[in-house]
Amino acid sequence: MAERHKRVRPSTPSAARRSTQPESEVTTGARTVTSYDVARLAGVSQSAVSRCFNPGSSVSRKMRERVMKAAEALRYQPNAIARGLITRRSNLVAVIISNLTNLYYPEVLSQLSQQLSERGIRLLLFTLERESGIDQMLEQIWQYRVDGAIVAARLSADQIASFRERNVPLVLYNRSYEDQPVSSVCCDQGEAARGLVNRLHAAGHARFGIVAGPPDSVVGEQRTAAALQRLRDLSHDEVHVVPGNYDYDSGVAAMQALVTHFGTAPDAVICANDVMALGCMDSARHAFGLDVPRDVSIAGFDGVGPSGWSSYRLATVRQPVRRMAEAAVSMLVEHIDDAQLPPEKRVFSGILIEGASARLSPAAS
Amino acid sequence: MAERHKRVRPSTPSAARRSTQPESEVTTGARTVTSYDVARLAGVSQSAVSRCFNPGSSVSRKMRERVMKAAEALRYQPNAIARGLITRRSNLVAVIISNLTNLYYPEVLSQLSQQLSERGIRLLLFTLERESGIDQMLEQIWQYRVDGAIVAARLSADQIASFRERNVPLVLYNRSYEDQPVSSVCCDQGEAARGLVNRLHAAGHARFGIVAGPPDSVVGEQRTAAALQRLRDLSHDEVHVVPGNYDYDSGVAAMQALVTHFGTAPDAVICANDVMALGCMDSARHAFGLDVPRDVSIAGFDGVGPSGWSSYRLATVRQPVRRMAEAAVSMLVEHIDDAQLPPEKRVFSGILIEGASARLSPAAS
DNA sequence: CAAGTTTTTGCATTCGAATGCAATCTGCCC
DNA sequence: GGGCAGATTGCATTCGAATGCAAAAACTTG
Repeated sequence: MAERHKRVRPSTPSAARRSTQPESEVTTGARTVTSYDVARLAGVSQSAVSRCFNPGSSVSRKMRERVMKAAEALRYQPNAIARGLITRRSNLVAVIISNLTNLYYPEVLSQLSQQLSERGIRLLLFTLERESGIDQMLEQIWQYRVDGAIVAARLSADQIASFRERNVPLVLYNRSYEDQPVSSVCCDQGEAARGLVNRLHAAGHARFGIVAGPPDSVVGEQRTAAALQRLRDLSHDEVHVVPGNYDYDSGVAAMQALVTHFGTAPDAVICANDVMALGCMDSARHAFGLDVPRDVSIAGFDGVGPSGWSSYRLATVRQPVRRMAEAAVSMLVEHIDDAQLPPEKRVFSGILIEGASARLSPAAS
Repeated sequence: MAERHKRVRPSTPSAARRSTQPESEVTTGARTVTSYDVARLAGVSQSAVSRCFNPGSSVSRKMRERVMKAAEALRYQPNAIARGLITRRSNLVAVIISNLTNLYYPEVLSQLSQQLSERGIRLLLFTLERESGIDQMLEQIWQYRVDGAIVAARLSADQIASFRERNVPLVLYNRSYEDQPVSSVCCDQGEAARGLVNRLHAAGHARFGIVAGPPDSVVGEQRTAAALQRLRDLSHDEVHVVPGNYDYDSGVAAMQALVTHFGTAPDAVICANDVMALGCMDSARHAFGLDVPRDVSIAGFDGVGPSGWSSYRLATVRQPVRRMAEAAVSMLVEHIDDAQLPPEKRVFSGILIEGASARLSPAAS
């Protein structure tokens, strides 16, 4: 009766092979070592091996030593795939990032990677060239049964809903949908933009240029909208918005467009990100011979590396990337550990870096 | 007799639960849908479902339609974990990158990600802050039974050997060990460096500064060594090497050190990467009031984005990142498909971007 | 040292999909 | 309609580790 399942491992083909081959333990080119192999060598059961590799299981010190010795001899590493199947925990987290050429995202990714790794979680990376590929990407994500996801890309309401339906914890990075019950970590773009405008206003700028981000960038939209609104509230009417797509060249082009529009240099240019601001600056200086910030003040957002270089010293609003990444990861982990937790939105304030590319205070005179 | 294994799915707890609950197919908060669920709904066997999701299996059109309809109704996605267990193919490739703050690596990563994704392979990302963590990282890699790995970080001979022992195909990116039988994709650093030196030499520079990369960077070492050797071959004796660590500030410091050493500006500075070159340039201009390239020629390596910005227009050797990534991925895939293939090293030439930061041709007069 | 605890250990089963083999079905030809 | 080849389907088993349960071993205690 108890014989019913006695088809166990010892009769496995590989086991057979192994036993015919005279004791060549570090077998060359053979299939991988399993917990059964370790168990056999240590003369214990497979469950014992499993327990030795799982903290919190009760194992005597003698047992642990024997098993560990055998495991080392065989160079055994537990198979995370098999483990994931039975525990229903893959220990994988998907990270979706819209585009890595953005100069800002590599830093985010780097922080996320560190934070996840410290918690023993693996990172499955998805990058997005065209926004179109998201649905396919999501299918992959479902297939890998990731424990959660951190997304720094635009998701539709349906897409967000699909995470909920499938019980995959989700944390949005730098995008938030007020009407959606979804966790997110953001930097308050509106606050930052308004603060910047206030300073520029107080310093006496009149003609404002705004360089927008690409139309599908939520963050960019928030930045320009807030700046625009604040300018309006301050009764500025000389404001011109030009499009941009976050890259250097679009910043260069934007400066060109602004000069054309105003017939002269604008007093201040607010760019939806740093890289465009740097493009503006270079264009102002080299194409138009303007002095920054005497002739024109230029400001950006993000606080990426080059904005601090001495050629630029850009006025910008730095995002506390490290803390944001930390928050994203710890929120995600909490939601993985307790699926019942309600969504949570965390908002950080940006840090204004004054730099030297904008007049931010009223002239001394 | 054939009853022996009749413990099949229908008696599973979840199945029981499901059948007691009146037909609420899109069950809320339930466990995930499996191929058995689809099979039951479609009134076919689990194997049939499996075959429908595996190209190349023989399935009648009627069957496929029924199954697909059921699968869609249940929002079924095959479990890649379970599939990986039985097929011994995880469809995962590990990518190890030393540090993402380097400005060059994000581009590499982005390309790798795209290339892998096009081939339906998932990317497990490992980033490295300290070089020390590699062994731990490797353990994780073994555990996840990745199908292969692409590594842009320094590996010891032992570490490389461990890939071979475990039959995990490996492709090194931009590092190669001549004495090791390991696949790699590189950009010929020596050739590039020598070419650069030749041009600078021909243009009549005498006092040379070389800014080295961090001691553990193979690429940096190759660049500086080749440049140095070539200068020696050309009988230059006014050559000074200063240390650097690839970041902007170290470039700034290097310029300072060179000026101190020569008592005046060097004629030409060759930096082991672009970012340091940009630091040098800014330092030369802003700290020493030098004109680049009239007073000093500056050159770098990599061809990262900012090197092309109009403030810099750096003379640099661009690596064909896209093609290199493509090569790395296709080599890896070949080795995954045929484990017997011998290692292969592919070397690309860099492309000299003349820019405007160095005098690369003899003066016209 | 017996009886009662507590810890260790092993057994059998499970996770979800893939696959060799055998059974069944189809279509075709005579 | 019979017979046969080829296509389709289902059955049973497998991948490798985790775990509830019961048996065994190791301690306590009186």
